[in-house]
Amino acid sequence: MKEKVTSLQVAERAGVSQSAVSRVFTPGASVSKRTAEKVRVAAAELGYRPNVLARAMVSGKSRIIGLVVAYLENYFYPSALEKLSNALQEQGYHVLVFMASQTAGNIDDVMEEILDYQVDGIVLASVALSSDITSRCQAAGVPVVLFNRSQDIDHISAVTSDNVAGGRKLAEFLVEGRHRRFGYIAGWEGASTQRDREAGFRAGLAAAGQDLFARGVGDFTVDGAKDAARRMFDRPEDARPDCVFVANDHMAIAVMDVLRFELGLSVPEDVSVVGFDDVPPASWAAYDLTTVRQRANLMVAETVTTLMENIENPGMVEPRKVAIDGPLVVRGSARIPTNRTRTG
Amino acid sequence: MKEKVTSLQVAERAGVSQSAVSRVFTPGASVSKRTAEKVRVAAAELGYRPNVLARAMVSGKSRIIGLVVAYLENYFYPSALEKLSNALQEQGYHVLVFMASQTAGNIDDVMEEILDYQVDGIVLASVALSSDITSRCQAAGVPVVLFNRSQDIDHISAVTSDNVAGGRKLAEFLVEGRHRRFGYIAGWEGASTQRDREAGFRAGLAAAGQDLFARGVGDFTVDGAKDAARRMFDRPEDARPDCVFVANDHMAIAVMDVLRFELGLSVPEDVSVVGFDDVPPASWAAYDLTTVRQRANLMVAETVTTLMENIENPGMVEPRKVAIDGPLVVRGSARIPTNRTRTG
DNA sequence: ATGAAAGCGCTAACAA
DNA sequence: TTGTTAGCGCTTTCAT
Repeated sequence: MKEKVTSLQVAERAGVSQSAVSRVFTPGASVSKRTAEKVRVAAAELGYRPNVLARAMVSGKSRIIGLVVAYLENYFYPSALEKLSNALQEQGYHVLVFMASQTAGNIDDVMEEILDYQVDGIVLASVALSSDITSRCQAAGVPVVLFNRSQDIDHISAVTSDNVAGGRKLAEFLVEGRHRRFGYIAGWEGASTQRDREAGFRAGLAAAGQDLFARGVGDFTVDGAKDAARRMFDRPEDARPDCVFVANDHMAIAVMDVLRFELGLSVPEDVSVVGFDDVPPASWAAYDLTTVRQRANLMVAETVTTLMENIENPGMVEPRKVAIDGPLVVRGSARIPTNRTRTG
Repeated sequence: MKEKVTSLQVAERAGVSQSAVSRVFTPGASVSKRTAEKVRVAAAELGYRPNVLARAMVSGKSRIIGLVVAYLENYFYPSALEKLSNALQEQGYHVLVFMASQTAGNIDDVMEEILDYQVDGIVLASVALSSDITSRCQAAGVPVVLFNRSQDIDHISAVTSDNVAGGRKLAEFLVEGRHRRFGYIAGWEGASTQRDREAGFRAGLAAAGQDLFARGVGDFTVDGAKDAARRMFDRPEDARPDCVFVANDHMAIAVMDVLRFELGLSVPEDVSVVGFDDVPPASWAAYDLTTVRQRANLMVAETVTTLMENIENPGMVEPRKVAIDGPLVVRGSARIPTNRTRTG
C-alpha cells in the first residue's frame, strides 16, 4: 500500500540518470527528445509524479499562496475566493486557507503559521496587519497583498474597489431621487472600506448641499445592522431617514428585512435602501437591491498580477495600491430618479 | 532581505547540536529543561520557526488536507468550508483548496495535483470519484472522505445528512398540511443527495397514499430551478402543484422568487415551498423557508474525526458511511399543519 | 545533452 | 539526555 514512486526509480527503469528525470519534468531544461521520451514512458508506467514539497525545498518555491480570510459569511468572500483560487490554479499555484477567527488567536500568530509553510505569497482578505509582521514578511521575501482592505502603512500592496467614488455615486443617486433625510449604517469602523465608503458618501452629500441625518454602526454583521436599523427607524416618519446607505450588501439585506417585516415599512416607498458589493443575493427579486458593484474579477486579476510580479522579481516591485471603479447598479430598492433607469 | 533562519543557526547560537533544536520543537521528544530553555531563547532571538515543508519531507506528514470543492455559489459550502478549516486548524492542519471547475479539467486531474502536494488527507465536497483514482489514493495511503455526497463504491468514507429521512419528514409535513398536489424539483440527478432526498420524499408520500403530481429538474443551479419552476407553475390552479419540495435551499429561494415575482403567486397561500439545507438565507425574513437542517457542525466533526483516525492508523480503519439526521425547521414558506408550530 | 555530486532544512535512528 | 549520521525527493552546479 505504499507506492511512493521516486525520480530515481523512474531513472533506473528508463536507463538514465536521476537528474535526467528531473530535467524532463522541469520546464526550461535541456533534454534530448529521445531521453525525454524514454523517461515519460517509464514515468507513465510507474505512475510517477514529481513531489511538489521536495521540489519546493530545493527550489525555494512552494507554489502555495496563503490566504487569510476572517469570515465567509458575507457572500462577497466566497465568490472572491472561488475566483482567486481558479485564477491561481491557472498559474500553477494553490491556495492554503487560514481562517482568522477568534479561536485561532490573533493575525500575527496566523501569519507566523503561514510563513512556516514557505508560501510564495500571501493574500489578506479583509484583514489588517501590524507593521511588525509586515516587515517579517518582507524580510522573508514573501509578497503580501491586501484584498478589499487598504492600509496607510505604505510598503504593502492593496487591491480594493474605489470605495470613495462608490460612496459618492450612491449619494448622488439618492440626492437625484429627491431624498431629504440621509441615513448611513457603517461597517466596522476600523476598516478602510468602511471609512472610504462613508467619506465618499459624505462628500457626495456635501457637494449637493446635504448632510447626514442619522448614522448607525453595524460592524459588518447582520445583528449589528439589524440593531442599528431598529434604532434608526423605529420612530415617526419625520424623525427617521427617508433613505439609507448601508455599508455593504450583507448588512443592507438584513436592514431591509427589519424595515419590512419588523417595522412594517415599505421599500422603497417609505425608505430607500442602497448597499455596496453587488453580491448574488442583491439581485434576488425579494431584495432587488440598488448597490455599487465590486468588480471581483478585476480585483482578483489585479491581485494575481501583483503577486506574480513580486514573486518573479523579488524585492524589485514597488508596492501599489489599486482601486477599481465599480458601476452603480440601479435596481428597485431605492426610488429611481426620473433621469435614470434600472441597470441590473 | 533573505533571513531564512535554520535550526543549525539556532543550534550554534545556543551552543547545542542541530538535532537538539529539532527535538525542542518536536512535541514528544526528550530534552532537558536547560537545553530547551537555551534553544528557545536562541530561537526567539533569531526569529526561528521550523520549516513545515522540510519537516514534511522527512516525516512524511505534511499537515495539509486537500479540499476539492466544485462551486461555492451554494451557501452551504462556504459555511462548511469555514467550519472545516477551523476544525482542522485546531488539529494543526490546514486546507489546500482545489476548485473542480470546468476550466481545471476533470476531477481525476485535480486529484493527481493534490497528491503531488503530499497531502495527509483529502476531502471531496459534493464531488464524485472514479474508482480508478480512489485506488490510487489508497495506494498512496491518503485517506479520502466524501462530504455531502455518498457513493456506492464501497471502500471510501462518506459523511452526509440522512437525506432519505429528511425527504420523508418533508413529505409528512406537507401531507399533514393537507396539500393535495405534490411537486418536486430535483437537483443534479447524478448526485446521491438528490437521489436520496427524492427517494425519501416519495417514500413519505407513498406511506400516506399519495404520489408525485409534478416533477422538474433544476440541477442544483439557480437558472435550472427557475426554468423548472416556470414550467411547473405557469398554468391554471388545478393543473399545478399546491406545494413543492425543491431539492436544496439554494434552488428553493430562486423558485420562491419566480413564484412571487414572475407568476404573481403567494407563498404559502397559493403554493407551499420547502427546501433542504437550512442555509443562512433560508432564515431571512423575505424567504422564511421551511427546510431540513443539515447539521454542518456535526458533519464537519465527523469528517475531521474520520480523517484523523485514518491518518493515525493508516490502512487500519474501515471506511464508514455516516448519515446525520437533521431536524425539520418549520418556518413560514409552507402551510403549517394545525398540530405543528414554527421551530425556526 | 548527460551524469555525478552537493545540498535544501529537517527528523529519526543509532551511539555514546 | 545528547551528538553524530543518514537520508526524505528533488534541483542545480559542475564536469564531461
